[in-house]
Amino acid sequence: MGWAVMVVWECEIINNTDTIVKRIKAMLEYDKTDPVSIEKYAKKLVGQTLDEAISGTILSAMNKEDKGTFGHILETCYFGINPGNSQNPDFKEAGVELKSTPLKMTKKGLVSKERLVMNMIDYMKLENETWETSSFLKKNALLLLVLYLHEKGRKSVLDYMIKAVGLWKYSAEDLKIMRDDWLKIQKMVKEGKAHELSEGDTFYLGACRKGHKEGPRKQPKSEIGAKQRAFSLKQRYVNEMINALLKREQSGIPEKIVKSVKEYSSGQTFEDFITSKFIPYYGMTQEEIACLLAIDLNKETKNANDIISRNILGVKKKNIEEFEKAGVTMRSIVLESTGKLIESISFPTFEYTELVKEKSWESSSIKAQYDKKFFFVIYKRNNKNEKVLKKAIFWNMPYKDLIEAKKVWKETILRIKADKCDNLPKITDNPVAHVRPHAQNKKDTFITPSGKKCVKKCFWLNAKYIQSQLGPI
DNA sequence: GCATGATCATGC
DNA sequence: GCATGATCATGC
Repeated sequence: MGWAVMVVWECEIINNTDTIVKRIKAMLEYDKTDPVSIEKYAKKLVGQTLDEAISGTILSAMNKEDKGTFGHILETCYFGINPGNSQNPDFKEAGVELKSTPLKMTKKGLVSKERLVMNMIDYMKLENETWETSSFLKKNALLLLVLYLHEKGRKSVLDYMIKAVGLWKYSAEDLKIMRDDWLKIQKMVKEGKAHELSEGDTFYLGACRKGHKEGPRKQPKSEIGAKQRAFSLKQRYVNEMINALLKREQSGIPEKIVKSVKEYSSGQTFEDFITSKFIPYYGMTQEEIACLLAIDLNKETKNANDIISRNILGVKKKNIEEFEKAGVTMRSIVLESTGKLIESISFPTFEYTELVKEKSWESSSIKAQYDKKFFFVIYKRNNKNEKVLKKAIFWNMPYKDLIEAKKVWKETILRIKADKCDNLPKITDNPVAHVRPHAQNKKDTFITPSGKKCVKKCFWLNAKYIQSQLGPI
């Protein structure tokens, strides 16, 4: 009943039973002795603001402008812990220290807004510590990072969007550098030079100023008072952590469509199952589907096709496990109101210099692409120009058509070698495939074997050919 | 109407 | 900054 007592402590912040019930519930949702369980629970924060995450807990008693408030609210209201100023990690049994830190948006993407301040340096104690038993490592060996986007317009920390969450364990290589940093700081303190410490002394681990009101602190071997400092992870290092974490977040583990085999009805194959998900929406416009699935599709949304397909499949992530494993490529196809397909289907651009090196069709990059199974989500425009879902089908290229496509590949290589990058197989040259530009603009080029610049191009499957493969719509 | 070239929007 | 999926623009 330890937490019952704690709940009482928090009464100044949390003052209704509803909230207390939520708090207790939160604490039962994870195992606070297990880092993995803590991380799993913490991951639910991603994509939410703190306000949403704690579902409207009353916090009026708190001064939201206080520094460190984000972390405090997170600890008390989301995790239901109250570690205070302990020398132990916040989740003591799991050895996990909770660290939240703001990000800012720059042209290069998300970066750390500031260094990550860790535990205070006690100069007198530091003198006699070793790195392995240091107060720094004791508290900060395993971090749970909660990264949120700091936006100027947002008034309250409750409104910041949480972008990424994850456990952080330093690599052995990092630890070596951090150890050297730590020893350097310790050495200066031992020599009575604590007042000369500066952040420029070290690489990953810094001794940053912390607290301005508090007076100078005592240091060994010197009568001079030293400014109060804390260990910190430098901004550059924090940026590395952020990159790694955001990458983990995005690529992450692919998401499954079928969560359990129980979802299949008897005799149903995977193909049947996927297709059956789309059937209820046949005949509906994208707007109608969006409405049914409660998707916010405004008219400016350009990736509506993709969003709708994903929602029908019930996946949020970019990577769909089954499709990845099976090499399925999901593509949307939009027919004109007349039923005609205008647009050909593009593939990744090739580098002229790489393409000419390809030894055989079998090992070529484009053959691997053509060989995949395709999942076509087919729309037809109605007389109001709205896209109406007609059908969703799996398709793969028949062998005889691959042979045609091979000719295009072969001819393309021959022409590149003959320095004719501007004259590659046209749509009229072959019934199945052709080559055409695919670039940002005409300045977006690759170098040709002869050293010229030529706009980026790729193989395309002819619209007419694809249409012939779709069957009646 | 179609071939061909060009570029856009988005997300990584 | 660029790959990717998608779509637009132009001229014959």
